[in-house]
Amino acid sequence: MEWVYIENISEYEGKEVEIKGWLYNKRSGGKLFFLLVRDGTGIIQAVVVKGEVDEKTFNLCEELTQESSLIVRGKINADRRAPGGFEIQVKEIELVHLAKDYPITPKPHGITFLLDLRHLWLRSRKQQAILRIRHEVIRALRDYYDERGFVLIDAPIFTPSACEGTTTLFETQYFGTSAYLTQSGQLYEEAGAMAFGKVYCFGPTFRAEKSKTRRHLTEFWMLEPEVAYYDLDDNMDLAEDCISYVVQRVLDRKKEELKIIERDTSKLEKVVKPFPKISYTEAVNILKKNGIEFEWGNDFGGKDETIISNQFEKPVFVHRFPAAIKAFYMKRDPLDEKLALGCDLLAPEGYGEIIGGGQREDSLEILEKRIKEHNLPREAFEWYFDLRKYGSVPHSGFGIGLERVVAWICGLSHLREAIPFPRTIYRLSP
RNA sequence: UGGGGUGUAGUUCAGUGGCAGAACAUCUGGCUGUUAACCAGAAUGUCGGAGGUUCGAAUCCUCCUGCCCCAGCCA
Repeated sequence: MEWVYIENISEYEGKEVEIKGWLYNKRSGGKLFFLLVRDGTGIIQAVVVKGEVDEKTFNLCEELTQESSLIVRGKINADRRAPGGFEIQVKEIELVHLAKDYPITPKPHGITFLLDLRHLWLRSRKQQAILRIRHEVIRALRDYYDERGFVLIDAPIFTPSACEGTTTLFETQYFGTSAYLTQSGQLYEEAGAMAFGKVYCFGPTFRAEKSKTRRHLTEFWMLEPEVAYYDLDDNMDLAEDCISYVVQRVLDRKKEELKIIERDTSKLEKVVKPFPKISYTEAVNILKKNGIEFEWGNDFGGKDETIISNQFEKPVFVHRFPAAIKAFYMKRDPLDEKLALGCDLLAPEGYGEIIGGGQREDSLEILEKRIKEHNLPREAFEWYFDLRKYGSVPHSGFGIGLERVVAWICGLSHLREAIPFPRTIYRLSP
């Protein structure tokens, strides 16, 4: 008998097949059982009728517990009453392993309980839908850059010092000296862009900040493209093209999953380029118009970002920030020395910053000055200066926070469900 | 690091000074089309911990502790 996956079950109507999976839920009793069987690709209802199966199989149905692993053999029928439209008329069931007291019942649970059992929570329908969408976001991102001639140049995870010199790093021992877990691959991507023209990296990123909000993880994934000869406008064009591509691809390929998590997709359908682009100063005026007391020169808080993004149906770029609140490597606006050529992309619906980036400083003299101003150890940046010594060109790039994009597309209230095993300040397990 | 909230059965919660409760899960029995099935019955407790007030504390007080939410930092 052929072993098939539930996601392909419609191709097997009227045929006898074998499904290998786990018991998701069970209903009824007496002379009839409805078993909801999942195999990782979907859930199907298995119907067991006394007399149509041997006694051993029927008695087994009495014993079966939630998440027991089993192999079901029978005929696939279309039936309106079955969830999913198809069911399997059981001939025989083989028990693989009997689960005892599975802790996650098909009833509401608290977030602490579920996160402690994250290794089992992954089996639930909603978490599967979210993580499948995450997978599609990753595939879409990779396809996007791969199809446009970008070369994958992954940055190291162990770094000798801070990339940006601002945030708190995780320190670890490295053969008698200190090493730090990367907080950004950007400086390395700049080296890559000078070698390959268009590059990106995609890997885990670590921030030891003691953030305790729904928008932060200590370990998260970031994709960072970097392109030689790109200015700030080229950079924003690339970012908006990329984000609309990713969102439209998820809408196209993950309809079922979006339905399971009950996402209002009408809001995502509007996410097509071009996106609105406003300057920091214009953003400050929006805040003031909305009655917020905000001083030019400060950075936006979470609430400020929500007010700004709520003015638009699409993600919105905010560009040309005060240089004082941005990293040392950002190029200044030639029209106004106070401004840095940075750009953030704020997602709609209050999801905040999903992209941060900008044009990089390409002059050796200015960069040396900035390092000094920021009190950064010059030795650590010698190799970085080389990029400005040997054929320096204008260049730009940005970082996309994967979990923030996934949380936004899925409409999640917290980043921790957007990654298989979340790491936050108070959570290192499972 | 600040501000707020919370901790009671396996789980989700109710219980504001007088016998420790409900629902779901579990177990027993019933049901031939269930949709988080339903019906009847049973079992289930270090009320986060320590100390105090009281005839009597889950409940009031003090300290400790776990977790959740918000802010800051940022993707």
